[in-house]
Amino acid sequence: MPENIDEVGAELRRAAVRLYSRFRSERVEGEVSEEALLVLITLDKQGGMSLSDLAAAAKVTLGSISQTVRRLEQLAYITKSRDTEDRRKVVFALTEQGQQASTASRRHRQDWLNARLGELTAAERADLLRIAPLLLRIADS
Amino acid sequence: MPENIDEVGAELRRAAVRLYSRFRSERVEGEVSEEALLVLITLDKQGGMSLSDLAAAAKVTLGSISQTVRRLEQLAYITKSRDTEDRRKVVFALTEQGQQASTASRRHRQDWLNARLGELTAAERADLLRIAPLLLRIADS
DNA sequence: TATTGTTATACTCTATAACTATA
DNA sequence: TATAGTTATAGAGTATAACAATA
Repeated sequence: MPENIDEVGAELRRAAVRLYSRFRSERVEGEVSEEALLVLITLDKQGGMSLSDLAAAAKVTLGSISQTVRRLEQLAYITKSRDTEDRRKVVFALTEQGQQASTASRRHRQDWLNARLGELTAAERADLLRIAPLLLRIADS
Repeated sequence: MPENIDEVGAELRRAAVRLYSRFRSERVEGEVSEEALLVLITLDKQGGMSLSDLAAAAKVTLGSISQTVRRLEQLAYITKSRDTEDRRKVVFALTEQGQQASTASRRHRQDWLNARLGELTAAERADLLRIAPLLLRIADS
């Protein structure tokens, strides 16, 4: 039975808020935000996505993602072109600079997090890896 | 050994960002933000805190928390008074309205999350409860 | 008409820096 | 001088709503 379900929820909420806040604060001058980085990573894995594709992947509105990509475009981290078949659509691609920025940001942030994770036991790390998909499932439900 | 430590980190980061985003989006008209709610909950558990206390509890700067409490004060959810011993300090307390708003917000958000958690197995919930402190430890390290 | 994007507006979070008041 | 707090400024994320372009 959902014995302590309220407790689980409260702990989870607190953990997510704090963790997000902490991740964000690890960002240094010149690095893009968490959300923008996820866009770069998404485009790295699968180029040629439209604005709608990116909005769906990030689970935000079109208006929201539109501003995020505008900033990334101003930084010359991504390029925007028109879809030749359906000219209402735009197609985004990662630039060489965007690629580099993405890699550098990821490395820097992983360095910090890896140090934290390294302080855990192997069992705890295994727990985390097992739980992460669960968290994503909840977030995307 | 940190075999898949990068993977753990990447998954964790993605989960935290998504989860935070999802929690935030569950907020409805008239409810305070996640961050403001944490302030209300903090004051509920331990009244009479100063601005510095609240900033430390939330792990944000004084300037940042100052604006959060200003909004909460405008909503009449908290009251601010001067410390009688050290008049540089302020003391915050939850009002009856703040108490109610906090309870209502928590209940509403828990309803949503509980529904999600209810879909998990008891073992998965136990995992989450065990892992949450780990996440907080990482966030606060 | 329906779909794809863009832009304007508004609100929140956050940090830093300059400033006030009190110790 | 040092400490507690406030406020101004700036940048980012988000949503909604009004708008433009294309299908």
